[in-house]
Amino acid sequence: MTRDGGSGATGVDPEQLWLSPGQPRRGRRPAFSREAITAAAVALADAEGLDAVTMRRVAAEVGAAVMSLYSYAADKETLLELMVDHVSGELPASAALTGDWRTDLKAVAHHQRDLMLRHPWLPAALSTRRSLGPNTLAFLEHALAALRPTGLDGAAKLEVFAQLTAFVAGHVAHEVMQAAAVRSPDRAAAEARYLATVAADGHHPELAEALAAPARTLTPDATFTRFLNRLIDGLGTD
Amino acid sequence: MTRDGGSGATGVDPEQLWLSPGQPRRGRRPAFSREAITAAAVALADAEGLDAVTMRRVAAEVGAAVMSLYSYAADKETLLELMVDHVSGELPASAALTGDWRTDLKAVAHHQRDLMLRHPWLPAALSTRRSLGPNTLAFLEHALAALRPTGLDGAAKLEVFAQLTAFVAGHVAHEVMQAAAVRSPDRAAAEARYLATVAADGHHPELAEALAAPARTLTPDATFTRFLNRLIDGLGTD
DNA sequence: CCTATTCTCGTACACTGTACGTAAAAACGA
DNA sequence: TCGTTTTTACGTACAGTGTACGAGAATAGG
Repeated sequence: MTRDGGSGATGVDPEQLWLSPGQPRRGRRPAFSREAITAAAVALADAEGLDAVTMRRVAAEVGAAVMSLYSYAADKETLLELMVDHVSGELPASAALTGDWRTDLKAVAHHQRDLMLRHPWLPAALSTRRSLGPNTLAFLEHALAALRPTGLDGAAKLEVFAQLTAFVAGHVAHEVMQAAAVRSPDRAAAEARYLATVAADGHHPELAEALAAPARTLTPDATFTRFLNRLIDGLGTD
Repeated sequence: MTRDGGSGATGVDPEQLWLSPGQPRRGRRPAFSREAITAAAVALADAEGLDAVTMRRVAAEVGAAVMSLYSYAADKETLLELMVDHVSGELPASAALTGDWRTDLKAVAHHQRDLMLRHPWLPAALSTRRSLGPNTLAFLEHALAALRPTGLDGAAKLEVFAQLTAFVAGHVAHEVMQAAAVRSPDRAAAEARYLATVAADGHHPELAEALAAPARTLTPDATFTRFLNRLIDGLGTD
């Protein structure tokens, strides 16, 4: 199983991954580092997409032989989990809280979105995977603190965070696809032609009308903010 | 390129894919069908996950040679798009509408979720891809009709639908991962041990408290419904 | 029959993740 | 100092991937 789109992924043993003993004082000294390898993989994914992250290319980028990577990550799935936690380190895990949980939760979501826009492969990576690494947990800790004023119990708070993350990931995944479509105008034009054809067949009146309307170009940021506000303002109104 | 999690996917030309001329009355008669091939691929994904969908396995399942598949789908990416539209055919595209758009939109979301639970690979597939096939468009038409009473303009309606789909996909992706974790108790136990270790280090007080609380076992259905209601009830309250 | 046209499928190739084994380097016990 | 042990480095090899190419078979029109 090669990772990415598989829906049967079981994940990696977190104890083995994240609770490694400090440093073994024996044996040959490592020539590389988990950090450097992970960073190279992230850079590759940022520049050319997740598919460009192959063991061979990462190794080349880092100046190592392919099999040397396996001293730092048990397999590719592990490397992907390391990548997720690595970029999660960019999240502000210790930002000040206002005390208004809605405001703070919105900030959390905005930080997640910014991260995902900086690393467009992240939504796809998260759709099959999740990290329990230190950076991820630090940000989770921050989010739980933001939720403290709600008085929700633990399970509910975890639920809200998971839900919010899923919402943001889903949103950004769509956002990224649209941005990609804009970047290749030929494809976009072909798509528009196709949709016009479909709309003209008479069986899709609503679609025809929706497409006929002048394209309101609302910025993605505004769209995200609007939906986020609706979701969060609705919370706690049981 | 294996196209599973790639974020650089450009998509397939919809005109070429979905607007094929009826039937060419010349040449050798097809031994298989796009339908049968797609159905076999879907069955494979349902049973063993997206990674099990390889051209060779699909061909074997359908009784064809590998390269014969390429007469029906230009490449694997196309086959995946066909799969997405194929299962979208299970969505009730012509169900009656109540006229209350909130109620109708909730029903739309519930149908989407049911579909994704039946085909757990769907959220991951949608995170990099989208279909413009007939079944997908038929359901979009239905959703737009449900949104008619809102008085929103076309672009806004499309936006709401995309947003809702993203929300559902994100939710189900998480839901499926948790379900998979439950199915393998060893992994779950290891994870719990690991989290307990982290919580015991003193740097994650909120996490420690959240984990210490008795695990309220709310059904996934109830959780989904709750969040969905919050999102939809918040719509249209600008 | 001839000639297009369309489909079938065997072969081949570049590329993937990674199992296995050997060699090198470092630290420890003698 | 010299094994011994432990850890990392990496070459080779292999099964499996998507798919380009081309040769053959089957159908239809002239």
